[in-house]
Amino acid sequence: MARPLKPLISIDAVVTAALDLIDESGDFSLPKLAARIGVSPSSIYNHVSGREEILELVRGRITEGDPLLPGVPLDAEASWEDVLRSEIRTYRENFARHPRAAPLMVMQTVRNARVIAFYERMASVLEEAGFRGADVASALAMIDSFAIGAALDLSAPGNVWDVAPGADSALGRAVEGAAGLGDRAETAFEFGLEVLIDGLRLRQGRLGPRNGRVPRS
Amino acid sequence: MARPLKPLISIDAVVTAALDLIDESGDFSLPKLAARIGVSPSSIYNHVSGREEILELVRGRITEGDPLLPGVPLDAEASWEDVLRSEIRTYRENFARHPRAAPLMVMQTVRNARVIAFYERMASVLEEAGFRGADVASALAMIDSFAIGAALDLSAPGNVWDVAPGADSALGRAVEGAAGLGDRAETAFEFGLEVLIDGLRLRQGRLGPRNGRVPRS
DNA sequence: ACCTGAACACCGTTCAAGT
DNA sequence: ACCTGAACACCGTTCAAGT
Repeated sequence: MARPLKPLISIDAVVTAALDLIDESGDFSLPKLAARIGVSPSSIYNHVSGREEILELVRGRITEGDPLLPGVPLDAEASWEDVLRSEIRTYRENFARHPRAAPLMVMQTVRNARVIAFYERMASVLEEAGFRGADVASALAMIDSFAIGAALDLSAPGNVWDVAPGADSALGRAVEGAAGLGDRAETAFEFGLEVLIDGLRLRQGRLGPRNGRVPRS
Repeated sequence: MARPLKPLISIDAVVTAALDLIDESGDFSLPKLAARIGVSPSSIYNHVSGREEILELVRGRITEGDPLLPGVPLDAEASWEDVLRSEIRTYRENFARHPRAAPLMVMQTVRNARVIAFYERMASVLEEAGFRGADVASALAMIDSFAIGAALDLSAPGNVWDVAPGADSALGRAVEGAAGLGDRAETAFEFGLEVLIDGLRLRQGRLGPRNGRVPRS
């Protein structure tokens, strides 16, 4: 065929096809991607450096989020707790729309600007709360673990542990207790979010009298 | 060659070789595994069902842990907080010895009995603390995220976020603050562990007057 | 500039054949 | 029972050739 008058591939089409494949099957390969676009695998390299870049672009696409989900309105009156809650919830909601993408993102270092911006907002609000230096980094690492874990949880099979529910064990009772829930992952996420914020607030209390709300730029 | 008088492969040797490869390169393949043992790839299938089972066996090997690291002695006097702390620390220490293994374990459902036992001990201690049913499951999910995140953190590159340290941003200051530390990942882990336990303790306080220490069977 | 097809160096897994 | 070698159906990536 050689070069067509109008390009057959666009980066946008590559990302869309990749995300579609991931949503459908939990994985993607360059041959399958190419087949879906109707093009040969090698031609993709004219638009993108390889599989890794595609994954990073998919991360960007996912975190574009849904503009119709505003979350808590973030005016200057919002407490740092509210901002944190809202940011983390939004992050999870983005992955909730593409649960099977989470495992593929884990192994990859974050380069996407929008995701960096997400962490920047968290860092900034943690500073407002009074945390400094390494504590901010530590809190971010913890939030990161929590958010990634929540995203992975969405792609996990119904039973995370291979235990008979109702078995004579604490784990069995826990599995059983969770089974009655409408959305186990969501319940666990909200529980964890409050524990996380409570724990941070308690630690903030020991930082000095600087706590409370601060106007946001 | 055909069948030798004494088997050339043992499951133990397969797991050892796989873990060695992972420690060295962060990945393993069946051909490389076979080459290291001095055998052909297909012969491995006489001992093991495939790549997935090998990974699960590696998980078991890793969580055998180091018997010389006792952690906090767990007598009946230990509070649930101490038990939790000790369990989670041990879990992380196991992965600290094999940081590059963590990313490979994430995608895989846990079937290893020793790891199930780890969660069972956590579930049981959470019940002692007064948590019930879905709350136990939610707390476990959170601990799981935290532990996995901490393990992944050990295999992460030095700079998790692609930010110039000292840049005029909260994230830049956080990266800089963490850079001065001896062990960034360890500091973040201990910070998170306390936040986690503080948060759980606060929530426990709202469960009723059942809290406090309980004798352990 | 952008696509194709052939090619390379890999994978995991199966299976008949050998002893 | 346990190993080999060939085979199958895949990968990601490169590159000369075409327009």
